[in-house]
Amino acid sequence: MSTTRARLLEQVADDSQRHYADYMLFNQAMADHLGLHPTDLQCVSLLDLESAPVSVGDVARLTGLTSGSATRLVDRMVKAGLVERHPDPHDRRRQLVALAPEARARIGAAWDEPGRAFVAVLDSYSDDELRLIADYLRKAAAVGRDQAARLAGGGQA
Amino acid sequence: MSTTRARLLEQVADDSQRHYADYMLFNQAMADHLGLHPTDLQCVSLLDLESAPVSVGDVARLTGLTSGSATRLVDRMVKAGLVERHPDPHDRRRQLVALAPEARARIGAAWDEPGRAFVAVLDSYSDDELRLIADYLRKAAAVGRDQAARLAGGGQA
DNA sequence: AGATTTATCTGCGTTACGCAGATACTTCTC
DNA sequence: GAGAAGTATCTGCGTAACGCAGATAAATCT
Repeated sequence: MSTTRARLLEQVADDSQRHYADYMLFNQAMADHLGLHPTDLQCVSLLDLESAPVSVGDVARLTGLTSGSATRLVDRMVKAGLVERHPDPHDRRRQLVALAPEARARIGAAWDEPGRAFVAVLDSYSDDELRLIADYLRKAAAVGRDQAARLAGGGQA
Repeated sequence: MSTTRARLLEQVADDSQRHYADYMLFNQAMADHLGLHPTDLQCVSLLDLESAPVSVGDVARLTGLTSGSATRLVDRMVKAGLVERHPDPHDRRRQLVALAPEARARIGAAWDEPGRAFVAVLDSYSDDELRLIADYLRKAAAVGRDQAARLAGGGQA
């Protein structure tokens, strides 16, 4: 591998790290702005992404919290009117968690301007370029997921 | 704008959101693995990125914490042997925070395998493609930074 | 039916965090 | 250069998010 190639790889890795740092900052600012704990906002985001019903245990898995903490997270969010708890008709032990419609609107409104700015960036790329970016995002996400799994339990299992 | 273009933009935005969700999970798993609070790991990452000396106040700005919390964050990290505090020779009010060499090695080792997996993904792209990805990362980071600033103080200033 | 596993919830202790005020130092103004 | 204003860090205090371990209830296995 040539030196310039190595340098390019290093450069992208560095850009990636800075990119994540800025994202974290944005995420905290957004949570503050909405009067939420960062974890709560993360949970909202997760619920927004999932089309299938999500149980409290799923919340725990998706956030990396323990089951007890997930219960309290949902408690908090129900109290704040962000989500609703519904018993699972197929398993009476489980509670399904769903975004409250009113919360979806409220959070959606807060995403309005950041979303516009972000889409403006995306819109500066061609279709092919966007497909490449999407491909990268999916592959990087897969690495994150795999490595998280490895660190969490894969080590000794 | 054609419908397929709109759908493509939506698709990339969705991939981006999932990508961030997976990153958060990885970040927490990594922090747990190192026995650190996620904030501490974030701080390590920030110190790793900055080449210029970083003060406690800088840590507060870069993490989004208040100055008091930043002081405690640095306290914690000094106690854990992650960073060292040195008085700023040019301003005796300030304390400069630097990664402890031993910590850099320890954290670096933990990044070894995830780093390899990540670079493997990057290596599957051509030079031009990598330049495009880097460009995207920088632009997305800029959006995050701008929007964080807007949410934090730009609203009424 | 009884035993085991699984999903959620509940005490309890630890600790990260924000807020507000204190202290030490620098910079500005005259 | 003395006093005022601004800035960097630290400290006391209260709140609350989190993990852990055990309780409870319902599903699944034998």
